[in-house]
Amino acid sequence: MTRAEENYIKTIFHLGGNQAQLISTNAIAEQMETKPSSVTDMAKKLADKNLLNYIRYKGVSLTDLGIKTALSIIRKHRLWEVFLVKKLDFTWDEVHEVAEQLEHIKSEKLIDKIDELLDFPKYDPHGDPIPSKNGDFQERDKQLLSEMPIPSSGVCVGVKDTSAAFLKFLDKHHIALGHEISIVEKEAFDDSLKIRIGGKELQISNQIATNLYVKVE
Amino acid sequence: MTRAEENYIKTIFHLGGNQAQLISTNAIAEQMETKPSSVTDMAKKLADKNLLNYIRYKGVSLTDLGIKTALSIIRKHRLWEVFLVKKLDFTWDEVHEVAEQLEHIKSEKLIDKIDELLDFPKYDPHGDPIPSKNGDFQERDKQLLSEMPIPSSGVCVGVKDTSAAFLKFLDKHHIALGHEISIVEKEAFDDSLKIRIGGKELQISNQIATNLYVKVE
DNA sequence: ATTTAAATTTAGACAAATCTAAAAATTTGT
DNA sequence: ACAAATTTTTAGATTTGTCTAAATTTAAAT
Ligand SMILES: [Mn+2]
Ligand SMILES: [Mn+2]
Ligand SMILES: [Mn+2]
Ligand SMILES: [Mn+2]
Repeated sequence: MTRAEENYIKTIFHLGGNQAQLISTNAIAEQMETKPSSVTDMAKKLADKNLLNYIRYKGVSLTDLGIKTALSIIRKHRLWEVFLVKKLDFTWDEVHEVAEQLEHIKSEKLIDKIDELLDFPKYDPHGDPIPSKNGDFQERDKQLLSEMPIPSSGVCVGVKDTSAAFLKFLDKHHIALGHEISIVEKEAFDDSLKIRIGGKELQISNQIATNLYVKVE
Repeated sequence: MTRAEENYIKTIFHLGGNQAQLISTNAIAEQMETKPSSVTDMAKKLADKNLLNYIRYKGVSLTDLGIKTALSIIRKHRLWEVFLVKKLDFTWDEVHEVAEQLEHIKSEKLIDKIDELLDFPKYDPHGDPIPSKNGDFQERDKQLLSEMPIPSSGVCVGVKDTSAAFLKFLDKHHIALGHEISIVEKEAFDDSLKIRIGGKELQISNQIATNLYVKVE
C-alpha cells in the first residue's frame, strides 16, 4: 500500500466508515484537505483492492480488510506517539506531526518491539485507545466534561480536540490526563463551567468543556 | 526534499561524489537499480536545486549543500541502525532495510533525541562512523584483513559488505565487531587465511578477508 | 584517422496522485 | 412534482519519477 492509500483508509475509519455507514466523498475531501474529484479516483482504486465498498453518488464504507488495515495504521500512530513522549521527552502537542510520518514505516517487527519496549500501553498521550496486534481495542468508558451532571467529578482521561493550540492551552492551565476534575457550577448564560482541579478553581468556556473527556468513578 | 531525491544524494555520496570527483550516470543507475536515463533526469533537477554539479556526458559531483544533505541522511540512517540494535534487539543483518525507511523521517528534534537516548554513539552496528549534528565525522583508522602483514593481529572494527548473507555468515562463525583476530598464515594458492579468533582457528576465503576491517593496535 | 563500441542524453510514453472545469445525479424547496 | 441548489462524477491536464527506444556524444580499436 502506498502512503496516500493508507491515509485515505485511516481518514475514512476516523469518519466512522467502519461499519455499514457510508461516508461521502465530500466529507473525506474536507477532512484530508483535498478535492472531491481526487477522492472519487482513490475510492475506485481502493474498492478494486477490496479495502472499501464504493457506491457511486452514495459514498464509501470500509470492508473487513479495510478496517483491519486502518487499525494497523492507527496502532502504529498511537504507539509511536507514546514512544515519543515516554522515551524521547516530546510533549503531547508535538507528537502527532511526527507520528503521521512514522505510522507509514513498514516493519511488523519494529512496531511489535516498540510495543514491547513501552510495556504494551493501552492508551496514547491523548487518551485514545491503542489497538492490539490482532486489531481489537477497547474504547474507554468516558464522557465529555460538558455532559457531566452538576455538581460531580471525575478523572480527566482524554481530549477530543488534539490540536497543538488546545493542548498547549491545557498545559498552561495545568490540566493533564489523570488529574481529578470537580465541576462546581455551570453558568447558564454561556454554559461555561467553574471547575476545581489541583486544589484550584478555574473558569472554563463551553468550548473547552466539549473537548475534554472525563471518566466517572 | 522528496524521498527519491534524498536517495540519489545519498547514493552519489557513497560512490565518492563528495569532492571534485565526477560520478557517471551509469554508476549511479547501477547502484540504484534504475536506468541511466532516469538518472539524467534527476541530475538536472538536483543541479537546479544546487545540490550537485552536473556536466553533460561527464557526470555529477555533490556541492557543499549536497554533501551536507548526504551527511544528514547518513547520520539518520546509522543512528536508527544503532537504535534498532541497542534498544529493540534487532540483529545487525536486519537493521539496514528498516533504516532505509526511517532515514527519511523529517524531524530534527526526533533524530537528536534518538542520538541522546543512545548516548551519542560514534559508530553504527557495521562499524561505520556516524556524522555529528554539524556534519563532521572521523573515518576510523582501519584496514582490510586481506591487506594485513602475516603474521599480525588486530581488532575487528567493521565490515565492507553489509549484506545480510555476509553478516549471517559472520554470526555463524562467531566473528563480531570488537573481537581480536590473529592472522596465522596465508595460503598462497587461493589467498585464503588461517586466522585465530576467540581461541579457535578458522580458515577463511579471500572473499571474506577482503570484506572485514581490522584496526591495528 | 576512421570505424566501432560504449556511454549518455533526448524524445515520448506511462502510472500515481492530484487539480480545474464541465457534466451528471441527487437532494431540497416550494 | 418540478425547478433550483448541492453533491458527485467525468474529462482532461499537471507533476513526479520512472521506462523504452532512438539519437547523440565520447571513448576505444584498428
Ligand atoms: Mn495523533
Ligand atoms: Mn493521539
Ligand atoms: Mn545501512
Ligand atoms: Mn550500517
